[in-house]
Amino acid sequence: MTLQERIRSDIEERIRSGALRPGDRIPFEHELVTQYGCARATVSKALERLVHAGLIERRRKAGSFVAQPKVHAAVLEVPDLAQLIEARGEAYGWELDTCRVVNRDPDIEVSGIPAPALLIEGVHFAGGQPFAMERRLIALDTVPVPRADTFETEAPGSWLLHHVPWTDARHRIRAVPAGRALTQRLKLEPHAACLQVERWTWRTGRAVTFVRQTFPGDRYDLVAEFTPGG
Amino acid sequence: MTLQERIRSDIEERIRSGALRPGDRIPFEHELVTQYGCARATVSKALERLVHAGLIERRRKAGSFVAQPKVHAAVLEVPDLAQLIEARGEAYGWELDTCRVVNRDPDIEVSGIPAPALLIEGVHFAGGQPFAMERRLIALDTVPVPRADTFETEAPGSWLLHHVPWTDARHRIRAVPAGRALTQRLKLEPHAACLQVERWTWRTGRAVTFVRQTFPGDRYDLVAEFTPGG
DNA sequence: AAGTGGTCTAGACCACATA
DNA sequence: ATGTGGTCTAGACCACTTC
Repeated sequence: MTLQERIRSDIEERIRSGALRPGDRIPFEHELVTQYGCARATVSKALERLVHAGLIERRRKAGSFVAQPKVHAAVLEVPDLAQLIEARGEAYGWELDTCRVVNRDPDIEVSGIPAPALLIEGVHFAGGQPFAMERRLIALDTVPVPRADTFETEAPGSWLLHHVPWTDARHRIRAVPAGRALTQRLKLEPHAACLQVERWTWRTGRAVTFVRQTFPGDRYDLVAEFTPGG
Repeated sequence: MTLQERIRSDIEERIRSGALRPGDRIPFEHELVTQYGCARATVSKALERLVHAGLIERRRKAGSFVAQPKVHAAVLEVPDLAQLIEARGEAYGWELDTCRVVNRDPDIEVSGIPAPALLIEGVHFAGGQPFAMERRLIALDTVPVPRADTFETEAPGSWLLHHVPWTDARHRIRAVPAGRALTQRLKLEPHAACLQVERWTWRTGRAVTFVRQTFPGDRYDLVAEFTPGG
């Protein structure tokens, strides 16, 4: 264990145990320098990591303080569907319904994807059962045009991941009742509760793709773990 | 703008523009030292920030490389309900239904909260309309017992936030149909699609609280923004 | 074997917030 | 006005990994 790591873990332990509470001041850098008999840069690096972990805040002239935990942020896992399903030990499948260029589409208006766009619709399968319905728009001015039969066998999400690096993404998650198409395609009761994940993806300010995935409420849930400093 | 900030933004710009693609090697530290005419620590700090941002990876002897973007992680905002609602310009309200000590409860089994626990049920209001239903267990062996009337006026979430710092949390998000209690209390159609957020919170390995919040699907959705490199 | 990034030292100057 | 953290220098040694 390095020295800066020891300093960091010493302080982290005092915070996690409750000996230091939110708002408390931790020792000044020069005090830690004396205490550990090291250079100031070493102390500073240890404290920097605690800042990065969200455990402390530092203020010039005032010192460093234990941060208030922020309950409202969590790391949400939105795994690649194929990976997720195969990790469960089930067979993953993809079935293409629609793949055509569109100039007008209800989602073009709301998604910010410019026309003309490639519209793709299909269903993800887990263990032979329909698992999620997907509707996607791909910006044709930004993405290199795939071969006509690309999405017959490969889900567009994985293809894009390997061909178009993204730089920004935005997610929206909500509950919706199953509409008619969903009811038929996923074999649900009418108006069954579904989890809908919408994702916008950009690359250097240019919209790349918009996707809406809808999961039956009883077949999928999102789990997020969070540790302030984990 | 500091020097390390300039180095960082120069490289970040080359990555975001696509000039440097995932897997590409970025200049060695000593090359950047020559290029910018600065100390190695300055270059190192700039690269460290890019690592922290998830934009690059560094390997001894090999160099530093542009990281593969990871689509599967996003920062999920789960704002404090009172703050969220007031930020919308609506009046926030809390109405307590139940507040009692329980030794047996269906959620005690699944939540990991040890008996005896404080069971709290109530409804959050936005602009006079019911906005979310909440069911919560609080571990009485870990949390200082609140006054009997504490939760008459203050939602337990905000009270806990200010009285019991947490160290770990886990979220689960799914879509559920509205049950009978929900239908009545939130004035919904039967079986309306609802977004259900469950949150477990621990402090130093000890369970603090478990809460299940249920939102009508048409009144709330979660939005998550993510940039690989913040 | 050689060269990389990781860690560390012992200084320095400065901007800034607070007292 | 003072003292803090923020930035920076010009070195050094080391562990690791790939060549």
